[in-house]
Amino acid sequence: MCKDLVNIPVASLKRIPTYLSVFKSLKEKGELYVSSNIIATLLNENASVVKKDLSYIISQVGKPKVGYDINSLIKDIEGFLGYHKLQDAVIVGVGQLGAALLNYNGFEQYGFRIIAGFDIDESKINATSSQKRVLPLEMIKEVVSLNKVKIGIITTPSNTAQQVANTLVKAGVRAIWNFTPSHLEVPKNVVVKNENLATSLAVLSKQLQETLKEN
Amino acid sequence: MCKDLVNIPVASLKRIPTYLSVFKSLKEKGELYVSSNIIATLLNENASVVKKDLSYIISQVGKPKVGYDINSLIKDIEGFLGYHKLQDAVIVGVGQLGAALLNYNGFEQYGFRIIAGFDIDESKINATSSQKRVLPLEMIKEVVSLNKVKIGIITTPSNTAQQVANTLVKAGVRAIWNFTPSHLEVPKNVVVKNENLATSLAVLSKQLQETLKEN
DNA sequence: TAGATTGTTAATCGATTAACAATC
DNA sequence: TAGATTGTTAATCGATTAACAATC
Repeated sequence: MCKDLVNIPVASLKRIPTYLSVFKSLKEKGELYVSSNIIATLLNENASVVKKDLSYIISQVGKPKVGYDINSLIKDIEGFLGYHKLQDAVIVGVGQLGAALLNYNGFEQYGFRIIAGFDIDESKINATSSQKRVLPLEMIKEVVSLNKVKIGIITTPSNTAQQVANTLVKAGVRAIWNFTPSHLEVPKNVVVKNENLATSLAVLSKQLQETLKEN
Repeated sequence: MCKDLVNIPVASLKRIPTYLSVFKSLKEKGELYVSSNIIATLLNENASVVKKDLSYIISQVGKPKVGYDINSLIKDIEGFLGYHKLQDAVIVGVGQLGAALLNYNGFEQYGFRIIAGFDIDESKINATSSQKRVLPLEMIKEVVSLNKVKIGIITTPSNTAQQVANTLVKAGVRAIWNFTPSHLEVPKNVVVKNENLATSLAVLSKQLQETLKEN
């Protein structure tokens, strides 16, 4: 079977960026090779899962008794995740969180660039505080289709999220990064990634309660 | 077996906040009862998983032919997630993201309040732009132990995250919400929730690539 | 009553873990 | 060579889904 046709499971995919950061810090320390066992120990994981995860993306096999070539691993992961070719995105809703994401330039290292923000609030449009353009909602269609933008980020209040999603999809967006707690209804060929802070908090505080009970 | 002793699986726990937002919007529409089937349809899930999830938290059983009492569900979930008793938290690293989280008051509806921020940068300390106090790093120990703070949020640059985590844990924090891409090493009785935007982006852009390929 | 819906059990599915021959 | 580590297969585990008797 052709390797490209085997899809990596989401569970594995989620671990890949973590591996990258470990490999980079090992490289900084001057290491040239790393074994699945060391990776697993550093990340509190199982060596089998590491070996399987890496098998999805490596271009050269690991060496028995030596491990994997760190430089090669880094190159493979960056290529796999597309960190070298910048993808354009837009963000809708330039409130506190939206403005922080809009003006955060760290995304470029993840192959990802926010080219403009949109807001309904006149006072935020072209506000001097932000280095990037903030435009009125009416211009979403134009900017997205003109620049062939495929990724939209939603940081509006929850009750307008669905409407914004509809607008983005109509304009040609195919992936939505949703920071509102709303569930979004989208066509089958559009992907949604929910970044639900309420969910994270629920998990964190439940686990906190449990650990406090134990000790 | 006593219900309280059966731990809810993390997969279920993650869905609970989503149910809550659906129930609230159904309530606003004037609905009194909802069936597992309707919930499942609204959230693109399976009715069995809904019934099982709810069974972990409901105080009164659903009625055959009618469904679950929405008001009761809302009360149960809010109680289960502890949305009524405010937990104090501190945040370390008041950059763009940190400042946005620090001054975001929406967390209080999730039973969660950030009482102070800490930063190494003198210019950010007690900056007028923020409504909440920003203090120097040296005061972490004092503020955390004095207020018995159990939750710490880390929004520093990646390379200081481990050090900050150590400081927080030493001061008495038992749960860490980590917004840096670094893997944190903590004692067994401390829980960590990673909010890794690089991971989310990786998942989103891979799925985008796949959906673009198909169509 | 008939039929819709619950709560729960059994079957299925997929991911994780363990085991081991192949390799250097 | 002996032993460490790979890549992969088999066993285990847990979560999801389907099925169905009990209920109103």
